[in-house]
Amino acid sequence: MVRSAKTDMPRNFDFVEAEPRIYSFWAERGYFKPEAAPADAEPFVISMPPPNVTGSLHIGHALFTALEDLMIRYERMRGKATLWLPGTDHAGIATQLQVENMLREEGSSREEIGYEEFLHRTWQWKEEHGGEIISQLQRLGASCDWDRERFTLDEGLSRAVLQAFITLWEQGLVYRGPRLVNWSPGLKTAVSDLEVESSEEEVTLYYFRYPVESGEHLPVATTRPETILGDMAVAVHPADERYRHLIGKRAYVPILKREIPVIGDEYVDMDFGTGALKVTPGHDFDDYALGQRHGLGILNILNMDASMNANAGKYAGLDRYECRERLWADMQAAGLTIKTEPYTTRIPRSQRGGEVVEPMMSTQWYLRIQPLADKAIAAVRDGRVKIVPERFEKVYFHWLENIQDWCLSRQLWWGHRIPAWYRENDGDPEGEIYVGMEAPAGDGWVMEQDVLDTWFSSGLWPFSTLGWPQDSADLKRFYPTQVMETGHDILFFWVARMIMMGLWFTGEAPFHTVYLHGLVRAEGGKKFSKTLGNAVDPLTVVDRLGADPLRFTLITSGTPGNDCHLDETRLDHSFRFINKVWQMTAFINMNLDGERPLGLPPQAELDLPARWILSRLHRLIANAQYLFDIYQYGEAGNQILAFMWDEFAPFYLEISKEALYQGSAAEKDRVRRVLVHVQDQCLRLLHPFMPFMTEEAWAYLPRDGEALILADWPQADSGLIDDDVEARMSGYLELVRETRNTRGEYKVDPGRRIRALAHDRAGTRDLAANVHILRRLCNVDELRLMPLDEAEPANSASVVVGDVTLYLPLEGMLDIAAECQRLADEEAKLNGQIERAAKMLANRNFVERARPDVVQRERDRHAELEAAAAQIKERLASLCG
RNA sequence: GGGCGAUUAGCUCAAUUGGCAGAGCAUCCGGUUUACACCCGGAAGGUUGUAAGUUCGAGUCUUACAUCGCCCACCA
Repeated sequence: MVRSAKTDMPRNFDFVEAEPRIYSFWAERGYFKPEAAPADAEPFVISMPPPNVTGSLHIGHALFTALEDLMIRYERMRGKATLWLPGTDHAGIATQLQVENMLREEGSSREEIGYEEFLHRTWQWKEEHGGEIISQLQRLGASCDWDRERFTLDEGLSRAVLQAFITLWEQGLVYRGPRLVNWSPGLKTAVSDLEVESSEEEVTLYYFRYPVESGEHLPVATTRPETILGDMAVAVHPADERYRHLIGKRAYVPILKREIPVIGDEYVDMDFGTGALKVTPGHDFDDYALGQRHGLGILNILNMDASMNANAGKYAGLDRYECRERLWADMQAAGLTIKTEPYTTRIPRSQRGGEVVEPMMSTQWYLRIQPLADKAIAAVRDGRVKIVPERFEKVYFHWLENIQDWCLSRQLWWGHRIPAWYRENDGDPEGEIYVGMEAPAGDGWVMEQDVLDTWFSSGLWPFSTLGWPQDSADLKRFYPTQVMETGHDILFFWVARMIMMGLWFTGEAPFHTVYLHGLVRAEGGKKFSKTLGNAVDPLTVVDRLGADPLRFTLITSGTPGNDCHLDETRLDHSFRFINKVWQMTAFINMNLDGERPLGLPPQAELDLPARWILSRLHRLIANAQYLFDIYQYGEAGNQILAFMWDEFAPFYLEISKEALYQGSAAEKDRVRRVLVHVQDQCLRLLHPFMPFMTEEAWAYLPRDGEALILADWPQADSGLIDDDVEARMSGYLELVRETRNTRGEYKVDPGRRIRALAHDRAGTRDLAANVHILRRLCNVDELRLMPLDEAEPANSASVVVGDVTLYLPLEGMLDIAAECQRLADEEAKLNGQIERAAKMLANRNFVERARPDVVQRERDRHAELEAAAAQIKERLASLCG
């Protein structure tokens, strides 16, 4: 059904008023739900990467929202049953840290208020802050199905998490045991390898003497002297002439005087440091492995908070850094130190807290992950899952092929509590372990305190949110999902784990395509950070310019997988583009004159400019389709902008005024239909990029649906694409440009109408039939065709494009000398180009080996240049002698 | 130590199978042309980091080097 255009279009798009109104309109009509499509429609599903529940919107969220909403809106317009499933993540460590900070400010702590009260306070915090991020996503225009919103700790998802854990346990893939882990002393929890970030820092390297039984000393260096207290051996290379004789002798831990062996191992690098190595299996990953090989024991010298424990003797109770100083001072006094020197090395820090992480022995839950990883490798290898851009597949393989067992347990309070119970047996409090949904029958069972790594629940997200492990209707219809769009920084944390878990639990890859976007950086390539004060707050931008300009800028600023620098001037440019599109719609709207033209007139009735703009439009649609197919949304957006701003608005819209202002009724009708068609198609193409303005503007055109969000995506009509029409028109537009320049050079008042003359040839006859092009674009009122034998007019400037020469009579204004100079310059320029083309065509290799169409294009070009040069030569001869 | 990316106009970035290097911002000149001054018309600005190679032809493919950034890795 064709709907009439709304009238009284406002002068500007008032985004402040319109955005919330349009968003409610969409939401209330249920357009965001997959049920808006016919029941048999093909589904298209994206699981939103769940933001931290207590977080607030930053530029990264804005980027993923813009991209995912674009994909969803595009597929929705293509008739799919689209589901963008939103939700939030409980984000164990991050959230617990925030609540702990809050408690600290109150002068309290989680230990002080206890487990129950802490959880209560955290849920309270979640209720207060959890909604913020959601409403911020909505302000950006996210067309999610909010009725299906999930939270990783809600009931259904928690059950999925426990079920997954129990299944893995039953399959023998989960085990519990003491291992050396990365320990975060401030949070007092284990963290996984991925959660540790190390970067180079300036530290001190301490050189000292290790006393050996024979009265000799072994020189050793360390960056962490306090770990001396946990040494279980001193190691040297078996081939090291200097120290070889000491292997097998006893050495004595400084100050403690504990006896340890000197061992030989080829792991030791003779050329590094002193060539001798202290071995601390309890607090260093390398030393742990070395210790295993030599049957050394493990001595833990740290408490949970990284203070020294009883094994540190007189240093017990000291903080590790204080211990470092005291011990070193004591060793100095004992004459055991050699020297200290500044040293640069990588220091491991917790990704969240930023504190230095200590390798420490502790008993944790692990997932034996190789069987899962093997499936995940195969899925990408055989193409069931594609990663865009492809180069990340290599990174993905490398990680999975070298994967370590996953430490699943965290000593936090906020998270999914591991469904395990212990019962004392033979004095061992963990003598019996039971894993299951409910506590086992019988007395004495104590529930596990630890919670699961946040990323464990995230790994289940694509199917847990759809109802798994129940065989729900949503799971059947919407799983597997289609595209996973997220940042490349969480390829391991999240993407790889979703693929592993999805394949393991559902037998299917959770999505067929992974689209990875880059990080948004500030100008100069710096990371956005609050402390640097260079963070662009997306909400401030939305307040100032609206959501559309932010979205358009983010999408057109980068290419897949590459970090992009957000240039704030582009935001203003996008804003102006949106205004431009609005104004174009307004122009068409005010010229509709109450009618509701829809559908193109028969092609035979179209004039050259109309056929040209339709050809250009449908070429654009074809290009945009290609670019969408290969995920190059930014380039697609830029091409749409270029078409509208550089071709449709300045040329066709201008030319159309000729018919609109003084054409016949039939001419007006034809032009209106073309204008409406082009603008309508452009608004459709732009809708996924800038949903608000386009939805509002669309209502001011005659249209065939109730809302743009559900309108059909444009299809290129190859029958409208016409190379010949485009070539002719672009030649005429070149004449327009030259005429404008010439007028400018002669300072002809822009408002003054002039005439033009041309000899009567095929090209000029065609142009004369389309003189309205010249009239509207360069104020040339009339083109008179002269017989070929008529002399060219005196006192005329001339503009030449190809074989067309226009004479512009400029009575009394023509400066012969200047005109000759102008023509001479033009000739020189042309000769340069001709020479280049001629050279190429003279190259036999080029003519024989280049693709035929490339050669032909060069020939055409050469001919055209030659024609223009001939015309100029003639003109020079007659005017300038 | 491995791997990846980047290097194009003053700045931020494009360039679809190799085929005359393009935008925005900034700069300069000119404009109250009845959709838009949130605008219009023009101009200038590049040996595509360096050096070789493949090719009729290279920003694009190959190799080396340089600078910057990121990821992974057990050197005290």
